[in-house]
Amino acid sequence: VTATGCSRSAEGPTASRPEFRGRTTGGHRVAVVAADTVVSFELGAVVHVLQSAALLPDGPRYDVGVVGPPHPVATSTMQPDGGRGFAVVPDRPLEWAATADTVIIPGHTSFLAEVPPEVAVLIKETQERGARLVAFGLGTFALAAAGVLEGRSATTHWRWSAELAARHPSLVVLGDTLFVDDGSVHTAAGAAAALDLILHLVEKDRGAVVAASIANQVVAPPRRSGREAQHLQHEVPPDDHDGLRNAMLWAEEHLAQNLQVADLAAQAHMSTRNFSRRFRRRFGATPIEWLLQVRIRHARRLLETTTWTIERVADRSGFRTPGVFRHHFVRIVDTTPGHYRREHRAKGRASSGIRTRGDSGPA
DNA sequence: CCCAGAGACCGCCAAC
DNA sequence: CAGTTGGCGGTCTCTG
Repeated sequence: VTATGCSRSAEGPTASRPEFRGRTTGGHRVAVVAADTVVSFELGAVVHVLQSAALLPDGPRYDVGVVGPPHPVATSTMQPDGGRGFAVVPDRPLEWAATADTVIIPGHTSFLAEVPPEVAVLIKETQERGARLVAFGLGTFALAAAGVLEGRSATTHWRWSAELAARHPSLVVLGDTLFVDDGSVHTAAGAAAALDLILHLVEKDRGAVVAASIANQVVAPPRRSGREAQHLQHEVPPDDHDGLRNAMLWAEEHLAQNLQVADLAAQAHMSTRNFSRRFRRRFGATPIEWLLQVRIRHARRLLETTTWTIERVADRSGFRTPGVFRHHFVRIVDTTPGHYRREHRAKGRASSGIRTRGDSGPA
């Protein structure tokens, strides 16, 4: 067991930092709950983003505390037997959350089985005193279990949305959205969508300009709205009761062909217009955007696992010329096909960090 | 990197 | 009446 404590700056008189002139009104208090099995990515992302805000000139001051027991708690990176991964040490007691302006419940893998009673109590009390409640991924299960989502809309990771809806029939589960802002209760799909929700909350607090600056500060992608679908997580939706799934499966089997949107629409027994519209509404992407992603993913596999020429990989992935292939590959993967292949080959060899520029076509 | 033609996208609107 | 569908056409994006 390697329990690496995440120490942090003492919380005492931190107010006297002359570099940034935050507003003199007391910082907005944010309590982030960390118990055993906390999803480290979500915990780290929210703390990092909110603390980054203070680095901006006139950036909002968030007083962020990780609340929990005074000893290391296992993160989701650790195996049940404690073999690998790392732990974190909460820096404030759970009671500190009782006075926080915002209480955040990151996902905990154990929440599927049970929610610790003290966490459920905290959630309930937070709602009763009117403070802001936020949950990521499996954290939504804790909110639901605490009974604060009755009749509300919420989201969770797509893998668990059906389970959530089954357990809580009165809850409107928006399974395909990145995050949901339902007044004082906010839920996100988890993982990267947690970042989107945090930026959304900062935008509500301090405006779009500040939120954009923070996104820039943490090198986050351009902001996504909550309505955007989680689609890129999975290539084809598990089930959808309409023709979209059939069309997508069909397209994946015929990637090498010259597919047009009208062909996909025909597979779905819809007009092109309606297919595009439904596709966009459900997945937040256009059919061609999705198809390009699938084609590039396929091409990457071929580059990794075959010695085919670039031209052949392009052809088998549905790109009619190597030039078009290269264009989209660079746009999406941010490197050239040839370079990508060499990087991948270089794995395990000594030449790790050296990059050569200026490759082209079939080597 | 540029260009022109083809194809895709999407707001609009009438029909259901 | 509210929601869905599909054609039209202006504009954007992709292709070669």
